[in-house]
Amino acid sequence: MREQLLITASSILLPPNPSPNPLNPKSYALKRFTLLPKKPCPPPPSPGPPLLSDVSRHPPPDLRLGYYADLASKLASAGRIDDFLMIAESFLATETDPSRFIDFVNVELVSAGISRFLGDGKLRTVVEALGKIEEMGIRPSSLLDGSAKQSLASECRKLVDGGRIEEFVELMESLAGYGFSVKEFVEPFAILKICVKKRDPHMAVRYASIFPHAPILFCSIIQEFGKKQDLVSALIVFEASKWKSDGPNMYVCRSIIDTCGLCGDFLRSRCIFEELLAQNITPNIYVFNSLMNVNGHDLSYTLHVYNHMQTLGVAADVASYNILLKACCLAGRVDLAQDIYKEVQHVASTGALKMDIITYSTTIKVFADAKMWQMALKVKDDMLCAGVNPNIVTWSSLISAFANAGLVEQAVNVFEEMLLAGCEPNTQCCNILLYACVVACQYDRAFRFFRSWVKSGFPNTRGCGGNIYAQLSAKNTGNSGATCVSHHIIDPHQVSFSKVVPFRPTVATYNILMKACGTDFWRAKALMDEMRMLGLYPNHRSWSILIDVCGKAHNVQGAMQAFQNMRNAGITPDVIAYTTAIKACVENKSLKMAFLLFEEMKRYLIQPNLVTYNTLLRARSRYGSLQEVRQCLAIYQDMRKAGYSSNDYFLKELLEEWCEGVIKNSELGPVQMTYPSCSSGKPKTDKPQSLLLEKIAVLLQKDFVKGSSVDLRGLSKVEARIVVLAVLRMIKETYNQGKPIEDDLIIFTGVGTGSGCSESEVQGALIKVLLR
DNA sequence: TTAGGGTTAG
Repeated sequence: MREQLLITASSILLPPNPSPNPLNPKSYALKRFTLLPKKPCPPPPSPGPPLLSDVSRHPPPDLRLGYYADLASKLASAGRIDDFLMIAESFLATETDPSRFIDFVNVELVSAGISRFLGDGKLRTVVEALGKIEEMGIRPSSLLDGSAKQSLASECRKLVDGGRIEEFVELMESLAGYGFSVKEFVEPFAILKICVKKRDPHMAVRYASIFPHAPILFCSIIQEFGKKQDLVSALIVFEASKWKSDGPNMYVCRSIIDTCGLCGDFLRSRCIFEELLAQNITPNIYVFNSLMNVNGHDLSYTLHVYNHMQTLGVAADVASYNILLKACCLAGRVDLAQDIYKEVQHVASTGALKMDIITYSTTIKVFADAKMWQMALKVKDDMLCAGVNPNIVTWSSLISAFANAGLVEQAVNVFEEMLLAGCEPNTQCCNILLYACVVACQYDRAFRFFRSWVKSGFPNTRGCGGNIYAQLSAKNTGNSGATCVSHHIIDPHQVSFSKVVPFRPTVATYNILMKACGTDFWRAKALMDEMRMLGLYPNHRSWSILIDVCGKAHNVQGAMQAFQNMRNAGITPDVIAYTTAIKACVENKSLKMAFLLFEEMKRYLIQPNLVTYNTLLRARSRYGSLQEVRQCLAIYQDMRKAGYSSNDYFLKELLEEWCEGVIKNSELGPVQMTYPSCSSGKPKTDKPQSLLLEKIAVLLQKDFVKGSSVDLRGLSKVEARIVVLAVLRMIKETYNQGKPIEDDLIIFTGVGTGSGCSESEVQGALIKVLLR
């Protein structure tokens, strides 16, 4: 066979017509004519089929094509791909329709040859040959049968296994262009994951672009980068995706917005949204929902987006409302959440949407957080009426409604009701119940629950008809009036249990238990050790709680040691750990240490927050020296600079006490301070930005020097009096330190805006003070 | 293709 195929190029290029050929053209011609049902011969010019002898003498084009194709096929099967290509090329130079060549080629033979090449590891040669075939206008993929395609795919996979992703992608680009279905070679998602793992967004885009459903793949890549917190790469994919299509794809936009949220860059999500609007593109509901969701912590922005959506005529769906409810929940806006809940109930009544379990659960959480457990129960009834069964999240929110209100018994009842309803508890849910015990200071009860759960787990009611709600809901179906299921009617005897669901505590569980240690430092420490034994690592919260336990036990040393151990354990103290440590110091009169911690956190660029400032400002219930006043005023000013508003009333009271000290001229006894709540007890002179405090802060921060002046403009007579007293006390303190002051003090008394006093009134008040 | 629950400082 092989000898028969030894044909020189020149002999191949000689036209076969009309000379005989070495491969028995007669039998070949007969074979080809009978084997070509798809390409019927041109209709015979005369009635009756042509005679075989006529065909041999004047072979029609198909016959010549068949001859060459068959010859080429046999050469290919013998591993002579170059010869195959040469024949194909020489013939096709005269053929007007190259694609017809395929119809005559013996794909089985060609495939056998190609498989042999692939088996010898000559992948490149095969791909180059396929490239040449493509250049001739022949679709390369149609030359390979299933088996050859599998061999090709297997060779390509070897590149992936060898980590040669770039070569693989390049190959896939070529093969896709040659008509191969490359997604069958290797699962596309697997390749994309490798690109993401290598942090190569460009390669991922290049590979995804091969496929007609590229936008979906772009979404996957963006999401995968998001999971790795790699927003930069995700944005590269997003930008590249824009160039691959006519305009931004809504799927891709939604993905990048979600990813911005996942990576904590919500401002970027807003920019992407603005870009869409700038291009006059109306985002779809998914884009709007994702944008609102990512910015859910900023209620005003979320509402702005919601309004914008309505302006553009994009109808809100149930997810939109759920997100709005979540935003209200985060902002603690029960009032607004109630309005939205009513609105969504109304829309649902028109049939435009159906409230789902998330709508109900989120609303229950809003009420739970606000300790409005009655309202939470009302929503639970609403959901049962609507035929929606509570799930573990709903039950958890209900339990937390009672937990936050300090109602342990009710929390336990709901927990048991949940078990009876056939809902399997998870650790988060159990943690809420433990937390309920802690809020109500039932510490022993928390430990009893914990030990019993660890020992026995929970009964599994799945698959044994335990879900009472499902049963009742099914019974209610078809009733004309709504039959609501109250939370009291469960009969425990209806339910049978089987098997056991184990309880697996988490770090959060132990943290709650540590809180349940009250002031027992050693117990809390033992729990930390127990955590480690279970392979759980104490986190920021664990350490902060331990510090707090020490603080409450009046053990400042222990608190400082715990603070240090936190660092030693590799956990950098955050603002909460610092604030807790500061609190431990403040409550135990270690003020110097408290202020040192404050200085330290600022040195480490940990921004104090409102709680930190308030903890520090309340460190003193009276001020002793000028230095102490200065320290507090500095914190006050720092706080204002950071954008926090302070409890001016409290600070003012302390300052006034201090200032009055100059008149009383005696050591002040302990001052009994009352802490006014936000809603009551505010003096009339209180202004949003206290001019008085600002003036005193500025005055007291610098030493009294020649030419010092006091500007009382804008202050009431009471305030002006305090300022003057402050200056006098400062002078007194300075004098007591042995520094006599002989310079004059200039006082400006012009009445500014908003003081409500005349200049003479202020002056009168001052003279009274100064003459004392 | 979205969206929901737990523990820390006041």
